[in-house]
Amino acid sequence: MPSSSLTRPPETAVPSRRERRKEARPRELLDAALDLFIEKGFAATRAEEVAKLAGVSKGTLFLYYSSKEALFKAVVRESISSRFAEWGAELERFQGSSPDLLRHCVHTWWTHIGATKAAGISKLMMSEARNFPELAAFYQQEVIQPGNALIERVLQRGMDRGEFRPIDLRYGVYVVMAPILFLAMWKHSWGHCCEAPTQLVPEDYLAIQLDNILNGLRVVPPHAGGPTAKGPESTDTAG
Amino acid sequence: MPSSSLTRPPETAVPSRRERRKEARPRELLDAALDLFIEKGFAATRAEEVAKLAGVSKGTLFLYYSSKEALFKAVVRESISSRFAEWGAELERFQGSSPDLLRHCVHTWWTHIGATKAAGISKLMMSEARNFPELAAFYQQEVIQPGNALIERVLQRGMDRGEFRPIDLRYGVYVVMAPILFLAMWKHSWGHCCEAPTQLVPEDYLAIQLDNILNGLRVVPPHAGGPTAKGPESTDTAG
DNA sequence: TACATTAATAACCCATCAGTCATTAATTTC
DNA sequence: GAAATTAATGACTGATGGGTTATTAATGTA
Repeated sequence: MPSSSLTRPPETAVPSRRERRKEARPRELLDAALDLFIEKGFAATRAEEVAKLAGVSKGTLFLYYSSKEALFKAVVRESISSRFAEWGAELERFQGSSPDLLRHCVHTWWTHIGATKAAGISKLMMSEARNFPELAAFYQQEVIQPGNALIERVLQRGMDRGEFRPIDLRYGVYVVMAPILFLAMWKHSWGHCCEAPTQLVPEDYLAIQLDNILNGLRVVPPHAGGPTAKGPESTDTAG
Repeated sequence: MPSSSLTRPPETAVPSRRERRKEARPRELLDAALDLFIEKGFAATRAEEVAKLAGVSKGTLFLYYSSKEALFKAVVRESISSRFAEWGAELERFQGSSPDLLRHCVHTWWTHIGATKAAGISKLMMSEARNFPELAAFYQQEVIQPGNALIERVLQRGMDRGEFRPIDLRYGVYVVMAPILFLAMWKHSWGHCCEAPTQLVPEDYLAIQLDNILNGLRVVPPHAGGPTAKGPESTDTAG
């Protein structure tokens, strides 16, 4: 699937070397930037390479985005931030059980983020947050907070309806997020490296994780003679 | 806070500017390198800075380690690889239940890796594997494969003894690893960034994750009318 | 004290890269 | 079609950083 259809000018006219296409540049630059940021990360992506992939010179890139950081922010806004409003509404409308809702959320995340280039952004931010505090703050506010809020609502709904056992929300969010974000990390690190670094089929991985999460979130059966000795809200791990 | 006790020469003698301390250099350089690799990552760590922190010149660094990659490999070997043999033996000796064993493993990981600088290496490798294929292959072989093998043994033990429900080993490993590695990632990315990026108390996080994992791994009660609809482990669980 | 050995240094080389700016050419206006 | 406007260029700057090497000085030996 060559994405060139979007990033390359139409080949109808003379391929003059200096086309003026003010309208098309931003999108082309964002597409190119997304590809390269995901492949190499923020720091290791060269502005000139982005420009080249978008079919312009480096100077032109800085004509549209004042800096590499500005370019990155634009990429994040377009590929992730914009979706949260829609997801929130969808969550509101959902009628089924909470386990089904959680399944639905994970599935939606997978089809719209996890399986797409956007997942690479999550990995990138985790990787480079510490070296780029301003980008980190931006991402925190633009993505992490809205995302956490969504998951919290799902868990709260499940507890309110007696479908999930009581769990500290602040940490419950991570019961769901950790396996999901780990997949994004994995796909974009080891998934692209060494030969067969333990084959991970994302759909199978998610199915098994979801299964275990939901099994774990079920209301503890009365005869609870199993491994869970102390309540999950207890603050100390091993006394 | 100042780790200088190890990295600085004793202040007894005249602080001559050109001391010959061949024996002490490697350890001092490794300590300095570990600190900086963790703080900034591999690519962003400057050889000269490592040298400076170790109290030598850049030239001296390359006298002991032929390149930045060689330096990194040495750091990994010293801070992680060396532990696996001991852990394997410990696992063999363990007498209690498998849930307790898993708790013990997670606790050990936390005290020896997660809570120490070594956790930063896991984060670093996930972050930069794609940009440094040779380091990735090295780490895969030196850390990931032995680590996975340990977890697999624990899960297999639990299934053999009827304490864990059947689960595909290849993915079961990640049911355990994902939340743990996610913590390492988090601690060394958002944990050091923005103010209060959702406070994560590691011990609480681990306790809750462990609880949910173990609850999820319990043998499914007979009336299984819960959320688990289709069994992803339907293929074969333990060849 | 003279000489050999080698740990350590600091200046150096060369490549890289974000961002700038004077120049060029496509398009519009009259 | 000439003048005005502005999209686009690419050479340039200044800073950085991995790795090298000629030089220096600490130590051992006589």
